[in-house]
Amino acid sequence: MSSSSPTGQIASAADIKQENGMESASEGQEAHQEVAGGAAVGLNPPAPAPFSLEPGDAAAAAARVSGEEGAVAAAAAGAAADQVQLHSELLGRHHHAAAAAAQTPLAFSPDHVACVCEALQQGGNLDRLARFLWSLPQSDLLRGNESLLKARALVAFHQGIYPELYSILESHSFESANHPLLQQLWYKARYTEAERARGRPLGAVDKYRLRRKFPLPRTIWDGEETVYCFKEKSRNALKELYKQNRYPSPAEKRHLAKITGLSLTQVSNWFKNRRQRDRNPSETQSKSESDGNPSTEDESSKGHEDLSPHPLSSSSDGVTNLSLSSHMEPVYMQQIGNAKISLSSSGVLLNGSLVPASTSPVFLNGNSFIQGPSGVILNGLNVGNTQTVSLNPPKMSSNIVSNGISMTDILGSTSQDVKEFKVLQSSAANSAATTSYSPSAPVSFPGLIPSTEVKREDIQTAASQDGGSVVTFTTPVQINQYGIVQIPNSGANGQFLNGSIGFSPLQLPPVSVAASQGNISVNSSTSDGSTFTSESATVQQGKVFLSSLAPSAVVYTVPNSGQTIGSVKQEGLERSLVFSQLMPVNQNAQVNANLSSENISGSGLHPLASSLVNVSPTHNFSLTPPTLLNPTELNPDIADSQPMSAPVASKSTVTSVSNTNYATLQNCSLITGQDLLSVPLTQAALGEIVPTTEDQVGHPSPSVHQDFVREHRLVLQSVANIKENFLPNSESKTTSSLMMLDSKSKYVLDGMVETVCEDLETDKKELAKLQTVQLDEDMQDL
DNA sequence: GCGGATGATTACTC
DNA sequence: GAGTAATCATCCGC
Repeated sequence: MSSSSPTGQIASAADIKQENGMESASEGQEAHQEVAGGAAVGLNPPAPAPFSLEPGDAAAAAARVSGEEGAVAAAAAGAAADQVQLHSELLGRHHHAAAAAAQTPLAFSPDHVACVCEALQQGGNLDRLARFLWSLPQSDLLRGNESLLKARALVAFHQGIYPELYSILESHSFESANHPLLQQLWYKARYTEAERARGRPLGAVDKYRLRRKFPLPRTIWDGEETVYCFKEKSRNALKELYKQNRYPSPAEKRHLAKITGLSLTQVSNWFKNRRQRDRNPSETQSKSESDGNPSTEDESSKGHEDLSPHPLSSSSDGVTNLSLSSHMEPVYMQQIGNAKISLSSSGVLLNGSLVPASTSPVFLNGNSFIQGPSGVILNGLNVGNTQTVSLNPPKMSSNIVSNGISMTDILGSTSQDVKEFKVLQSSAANSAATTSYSPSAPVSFPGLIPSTEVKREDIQTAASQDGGSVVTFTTPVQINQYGIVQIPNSGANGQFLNGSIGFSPLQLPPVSVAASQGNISVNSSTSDGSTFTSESATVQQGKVFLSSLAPSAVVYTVPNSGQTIGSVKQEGLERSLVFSQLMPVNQNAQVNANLSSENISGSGLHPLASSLVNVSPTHNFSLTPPTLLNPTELNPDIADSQPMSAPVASKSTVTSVSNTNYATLQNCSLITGQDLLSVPLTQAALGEIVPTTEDQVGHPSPSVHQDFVREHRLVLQSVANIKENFLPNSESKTTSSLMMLDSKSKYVLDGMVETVCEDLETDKKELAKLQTVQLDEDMQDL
């Protein structure tokens, strides 16, 4: 054996036993193989070599291959007869010319002896082999014959003469082909000796200790070690991926196998065993203490890490209850995997992302938590298992955007390194009024943006509504998991969106859908005309559709409305939320998302769950009357695209919400340079210019505002192909939701990213790595 | 493909 | 030498 380890190459004791068992069966077996010795052949006295047989004897022996026991008895008459029989048998078997052998005197060379030994070994006739060996003359020609030595070793083992066995094995360097057998002999002999000495069978550990105590001699071992345990590097790689995903896809397994040098089976087994260990509480605890990878951490690494800074308790059954301190009844919003999230009205928890009421950031569709006085995070910022991104208020206040200038930057990017990201950050910071990114090169957003390709798809329709105070983009706005839409800090209510923003239907992850079947409805709770009403809330199974009835809001009718929602691809959607098509929220808007207890019954969710998302007035989306953007101003694609079929009849009325078409807030990428929308405030196409947000919500930063007065660039990215984003894509791309942007508002994504990344400076690398892993998963899913 | 059970291997400790 | 835990592999049922 060329690459076997002392332990790895040895067969089990059962193999040895089986081999030994052949000995007992060999007597019967030999009856079928041996040559009958009835015709006693005269064997020449043992001569050094070659041996010779009388032709007639050989011929007779070769011709009389039978299974008669009588032959055995006859052969047992004497060793000489045995030898003759064996020799004749060998002649007849290996020379395939019994007739010729009968005609020609045969001489037994050492090779012939080796053949006899091999034949007897293979036949398991060790007793006969022993006799044969005994009969062999002492000859230098036979000395060093490996087959003969091996046969002698076998006989020694069979007879229990272990010292002789060890001597034989240690005295000659055997060929690799013989190593497995000889190694088995070596260890089996050790085992047998120990068993005899101890008077009891050996256990696996005992045998292991014997193997360690009596290592194989190099004569029967090539010395190549095999490591039972995986290399530390491989283990780390496995652990890293395990933290990301406990159930890697086959592609991921293959990739990991390639990285670690392990086989696919080993990788699969490792994950399987690891999951099994994690499921075992006792083992989990010990393991967690040992390798720093607690089960809770593993649980949180199922792809839906809850990064909420809020109290989080985890029960033994893997159910995580995330509670927010509030006077309101805790509500299980959804179940993500094994995590049941309970939140109070003071926070907004969407799709696993918790938005605390204290700071009121709008955190949508993310698995990361960004806490800050302002900001909207769409689709989450995945910063790892335990990372919490905290937006520093002062930093947020320094955002380039504020003061009533509505602007939206939807970032999307492909995989880029951190350096590029920094450059972009810096660039964005220096160009406050114009948030643009390289049209050709993918926007770099390391750690936040997956490396998956960012598709820029049609911005199909922009419809104006009601005095042109609404900008409607009918294209599905997709922001991927790492996309961020930032609402610049604009005052006390800086977390409010300064303008109307429409999100595609809020879609819960399929995981939660399947787990809870809970519906989330967004109901109006205020009467200021800017609240969400039940009419504007479309409830789908496992989906939350948010819409608004804000006076300044533009609500449009999505074609194909009324169609049922098709199946939702689970993969990749776990952290995705699809927001309602239009969600213009002004400063007084209040969003209440009610979770239908009816639908959550039996889903393991809290039965008392009734309030899901509640944005208190102080946490409202601050939206000024949106400024209409002419679709033609936006993009030729918009103008050419199919117009929205049903503009709102009333600026505060939600006409309908399509059930069929919704966009995932995912994979938003920057629009290339030609896609940048230059939206002067005075541009007629924009329609009525509403008062600045500072007039309405008192956004500060007028200096910044001046920058935006000159020019506003809307960087919009729509991803119409919902299908690729785990949502059913209707026939019409013109459907689905949109981003309704107010020119007075600016959602500076880059600024937010910058701020976030400043806070994450130390975690950037890790973040990028984590995201890269996630990106790989995304790519796999795609 | 997964979970559960179990055996084998290995290392550590007493 | 023995106990124990961690790790890896295998088998089996679903």
